[in-house]
Amino acid sequence: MRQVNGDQLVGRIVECEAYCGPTDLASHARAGLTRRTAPMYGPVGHAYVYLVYGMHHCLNVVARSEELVAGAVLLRALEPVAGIELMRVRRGRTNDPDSRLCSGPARLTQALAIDRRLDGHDLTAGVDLWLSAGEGLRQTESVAVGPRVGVAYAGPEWAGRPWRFRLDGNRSVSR
DNA sequence: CTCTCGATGCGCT
DNA sequence: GCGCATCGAGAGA
Repeated sequence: MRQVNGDQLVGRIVECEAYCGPTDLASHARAGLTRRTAPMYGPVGHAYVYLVYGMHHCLNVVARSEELVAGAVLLRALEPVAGIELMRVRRGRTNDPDSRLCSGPARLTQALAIDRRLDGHDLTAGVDLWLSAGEGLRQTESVAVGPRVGVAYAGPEWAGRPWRFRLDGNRSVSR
């Protein structure tokens, strides 16, 4: 859920990827605890927002298991639920179907007006940007699992990990 | 200080 | 299917 200028933009998470700490060579956390990666080493449930390719923002939720010192989940796609026309305006693509407005990590941040000002933001506080429990899987839905996208540089061992999760067949997942 | 290169998306071919 | 935009983090000197 995103609140900007009194408007509420709502999306349902339909695709994400896990990044598992310093030993995961595909994770920014491999650089150790730095100014940039600090959120991943901080409190769970906070945001880690970074800039890729000099122009796109990506939103992560800080998360980790007991044995991990750092970690995050990259939000890769949302199914637009409310504030859809505002998302379309934010995207500047008036002809895109609803299902394409948030179908990519940088698309969803653009649609929801998310940038690095929200880096470190507490996603559990219910202010500006937050997570809320949905209704889970619907009757006919199932989760498809596969390797993460765009991390070949990490080498086959890490790029091959099946740490990408998406709703099978959902039209709002990334291409 | 300088160099390299990316957790991507778009527009054109 | 391919090239490119655009900038800062991190690494090396």
